[in-house]
Amino acid sequence: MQISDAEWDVMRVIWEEEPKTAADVIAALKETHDWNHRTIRTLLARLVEKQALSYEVDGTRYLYRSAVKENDCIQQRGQSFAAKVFGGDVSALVAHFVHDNQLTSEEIAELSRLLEEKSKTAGKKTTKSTKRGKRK
Amino acid sequence: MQISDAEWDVMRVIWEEEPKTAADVIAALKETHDWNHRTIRTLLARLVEKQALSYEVDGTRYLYRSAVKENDCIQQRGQSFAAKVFGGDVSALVAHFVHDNQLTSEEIAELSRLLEEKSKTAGKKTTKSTKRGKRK
DNA sequence: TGACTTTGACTACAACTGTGGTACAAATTG
DNA sequence: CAATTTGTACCACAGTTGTAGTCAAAGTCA
Repeated sequence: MQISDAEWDVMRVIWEEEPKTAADVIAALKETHDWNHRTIRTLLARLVEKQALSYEVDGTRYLYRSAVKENDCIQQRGQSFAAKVFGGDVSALVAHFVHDNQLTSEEIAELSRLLEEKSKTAGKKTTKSTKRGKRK
Repeated sequence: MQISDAEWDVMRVIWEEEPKTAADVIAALKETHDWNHRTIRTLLARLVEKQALSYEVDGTRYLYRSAVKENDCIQQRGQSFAAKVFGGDVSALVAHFVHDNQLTSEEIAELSRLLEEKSKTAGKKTTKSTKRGKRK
């Protein structure tokens, strides 16, 4: 099941530090969002229903914990973004973001290093085209 | 106004070659989607309503053209994806995709070249933190 | 103790989405 | 010409999402 945009923001504060009570989450989101606490409670409930969060009863309230890993979710969202917008062509995706954004020289250096390292395990040119939809 | 996922697939075939009749779009999508032609016509209508497409009457049918540029849309979607998932940290985003995907050595070389070129216009380290939400 | 607060459970509700059906006119074809 | 196909316009309908409100139980404070 999919985590929606608003829900995603809730997940982020939970991933940041677990467990959290609803009040904690509401406090954390106060800074960045202008949401009614009801809204946040609804989102929490939906996330539990979607099994993205679990909770443990603590007296009168709940202690929420993530039930899905942040990395897995980022992986999945990234995957579907890449598929939808770049037809799965990750290289084109990366090129787009590098091209279209300001990066500090430190960041560039870091990314170059990453690429360098990556090249050690890189495959050769794709012989049989297993990738789909490369632009013509 | 936002272009939804299904609508996006329609936009892609239009961007590929314009103008197109509804029948053209339906034919193009036949390959990749198992959509009823009604569905596609609805999507076309919605895109016109959202002003992502325009059309010109051609006898009894419509010739659809994009009314928004592909690059702009990709830019916008990329932007909001980066903001939502990586808190706007493009460098982290790029690192994620490079890290998490298989790339051919050609692609790596190409990206390295891009970074190299980019470094010419790169700023120095961000002194005043104008970027938001870098992970702690 | 009685008023107010907090919390979770349940309800609401409109916009957006995915998916497709109906109605009706124009074009095509046997 | 009648039947069928093709095309657009309009309608439907359930699930998701953003954004809360209501209710009732439990907790808190004067």
